[in-house]
Amino acid sequence: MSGTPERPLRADAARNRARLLDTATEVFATRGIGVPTEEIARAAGVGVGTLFRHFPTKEALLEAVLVRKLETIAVRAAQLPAETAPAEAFFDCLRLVVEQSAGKTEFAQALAAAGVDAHATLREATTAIRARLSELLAGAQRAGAVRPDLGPPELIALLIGTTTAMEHLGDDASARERVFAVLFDGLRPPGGIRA
Amino acid sequence: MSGTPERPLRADAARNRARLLDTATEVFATRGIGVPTEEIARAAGVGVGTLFRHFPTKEALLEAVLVRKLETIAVRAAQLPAETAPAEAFFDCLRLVVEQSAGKTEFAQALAAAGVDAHATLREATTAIRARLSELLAGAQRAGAVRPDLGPPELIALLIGTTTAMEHLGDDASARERVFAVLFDGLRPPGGIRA
DNA sequence: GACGATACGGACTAGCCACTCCGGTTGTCC
DNA sequence: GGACAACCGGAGTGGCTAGTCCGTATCGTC
Repeated sequence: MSGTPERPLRADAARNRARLLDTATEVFATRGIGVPTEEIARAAGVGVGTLFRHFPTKEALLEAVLVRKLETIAVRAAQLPAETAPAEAFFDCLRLVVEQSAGKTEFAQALAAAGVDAHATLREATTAIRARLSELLAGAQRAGAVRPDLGPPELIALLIGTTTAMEHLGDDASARERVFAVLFDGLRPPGGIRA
Repeated sequence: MSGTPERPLRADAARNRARLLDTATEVFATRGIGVPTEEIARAAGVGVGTLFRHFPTKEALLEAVLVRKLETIAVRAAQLPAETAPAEAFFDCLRLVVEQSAGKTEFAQALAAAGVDAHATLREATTAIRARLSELLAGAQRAGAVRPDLGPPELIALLIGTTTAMEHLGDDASARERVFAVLFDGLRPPGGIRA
């Protein structure tokens, strides 16, 4: 709804807007949400005026960055082949969400805010992911690969938690893998199934 | 080191300091770390001047609050009977840490900061907990109750993550329990042992 | 290539917040 | 109970940052 009824942007405006989004994504991830807007503008090679024309509020900028991130995740999640291998698709999706969410510092916290609810736009962006996750969860449960007592809310909380956990392990790939192992094993039915 | 070489505080000063600490603990937990210092002072019934005399910096106040929280956890953790029931003590300790850490909003994030390192004082406060956790972990692993490939760093990351996860479930006790179940089951040796 | 519309830049404003300073108050000790 | 130090309160200061405004530059079109 309310797709793009506005007149198309002028070439330079569109360019600046895009550059602003890209720069903000990187700067937020690198230096945290607290960076002054002016710094983002400078990094993008524009003035603050331009920044605020495209994003009337710092919050709006943050929102735009997040929405784009979430949309990327949603698209990738939608491509996972759920029918042929439900369990695999499910676990792959978890990996995808966790790995994409972990930018740097408190970007995960921003995701967390989205998890709670945030503004309408954000909610819209997350529902696609939520829906996909619920779908994959149900499939994996039907296939007996995931404990049946778990619902989407717990799953999402676990994902947010795992994302946070990952941020404290830095680049240690094997440690990250062990954390994934704990999560995945914990998700399987308690009795234990044959691999 | 550098225990309490200072002259004892005057009665009213000690009272105010204590009240400040208590109030700050609650206010930070309730409204987040961003609350203006003045608000904390008012809630404690003192002026800002008094606050800054006792804690020269907002950061120092935060630190003091955290240290006290951590010390409480450490004391409680030290009381768990590790020898008689290694596995139980271990899992009880995890519960304790997660439940105590979850204040309200981003207090967990502050804990996270402590996890990364923060200042010397904080590090000192966390080492007791870390040591205890490592000890209990090793015991539980010897008893075959926990997967042997897991080290303290991963465990701590998992705890921080679980704390974050819990904050997104609010008061839903059964959901929280399911999250604990996922964590605990995931921590057990992959092969599966007899309960 | 010229003209109107659109967009840009960045000095400027307003508000917020950590922290200071000092005249006044309260505890402590003889 | 008096005198001195320790402590208190809160108006004030400085610095930082989100957001505005308008003269100037650039784009698109005829």
